[in-house]
Amino acid sequence: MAKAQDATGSEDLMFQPLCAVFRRFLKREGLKFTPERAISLDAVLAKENVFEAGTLYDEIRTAGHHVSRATLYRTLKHLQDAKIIAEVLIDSKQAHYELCFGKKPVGHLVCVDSSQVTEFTSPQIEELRDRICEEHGYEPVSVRLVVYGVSPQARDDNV
Amino acid sequence: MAKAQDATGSEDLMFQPLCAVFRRFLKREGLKFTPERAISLDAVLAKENVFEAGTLYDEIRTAGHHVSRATLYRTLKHLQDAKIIAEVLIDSKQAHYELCFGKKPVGHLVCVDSSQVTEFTSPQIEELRDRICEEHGYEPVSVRLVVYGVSPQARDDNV
DNA sequence: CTTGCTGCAAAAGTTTTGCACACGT
DNA sequence: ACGTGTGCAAAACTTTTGCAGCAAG
Repeated sequence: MAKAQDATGSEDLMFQPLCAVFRRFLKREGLKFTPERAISLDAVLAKENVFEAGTLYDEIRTAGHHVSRATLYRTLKHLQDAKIIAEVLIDSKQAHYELCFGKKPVGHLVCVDSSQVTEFTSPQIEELRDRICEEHGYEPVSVRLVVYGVSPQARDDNV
Repeated sequence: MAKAQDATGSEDLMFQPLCAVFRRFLKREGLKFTPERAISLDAVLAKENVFEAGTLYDEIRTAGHHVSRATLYRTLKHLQDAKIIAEVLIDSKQAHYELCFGKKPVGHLVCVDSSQVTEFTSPQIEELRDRICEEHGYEPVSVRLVVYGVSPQARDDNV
């Protein structure tokens, strides 16, 4: 269990393939791999679903680490550039993100009652992206699909 | 041309079917049709594309009318409830809206370079919404589809 | 040692809210 | 009259930025 406790801020992070991806990205861009960036990436990797910057900040603090809000926001931007996370458009008030590395584009099903977000996949998402872009002469970059509905569970609660 | 210049704030507004829709909605909800709401609706009806609250505010002021920001935001909320406008998820910083009354759900094609927004329709949008909801036992409410790409025009500019 | 990075505090921008007064219905 | 609506100014929030000192490559 005695792993080198180094500047990464986490004993397990170094074994995450995504950590290497991020380090390569940073090097390629002439940027630096700092303890704060390691802590931030670690917190992101712990998320299984959509998350917000504020939540991530709180979780980092709760875990006993310290990364300032400013640094966290700056790191989230780099993680987007590195294509490790992507923005998810849930609402217009606040940014939501999720891990996207190596994944095909996914859609999100949001319960209008409980705000619970469920991810789903469908080949039609990419088809639609490419077809629409082709029809308009655009070069495809990305897609966001969000479906809103009432979950069975929320409907039961409101009887 | 001598139309009654009344509390609606616009001579033409009363002839807009959507004005009647809004008035009926307000009455049904026990709310009031005020000059400020008339001016706001009028400004919304003049928009042909996606718009933001801030732009709308400026346009109302430029047109020589006065509606406070607070009232405009409150009215936009009612217009959403009345299903006259709908939020469009372009980015997570600021709300974007568009007229939606009597329209099927549409998608939006956004140029990542110029931020220009083009609307498109596709029967697949509704199909997808209903299929996904059915698969998860959800009751469908709405959908948002945003495709990002580089417009031919933006590509030319960046050569 | 050179560049970039961090934290802090302040700024910026959008949206919301409390309150006193005004106004549709 | 009653219950809403309005404006204003302040508050609430998320995100960004300037700057002085600090650290990774």
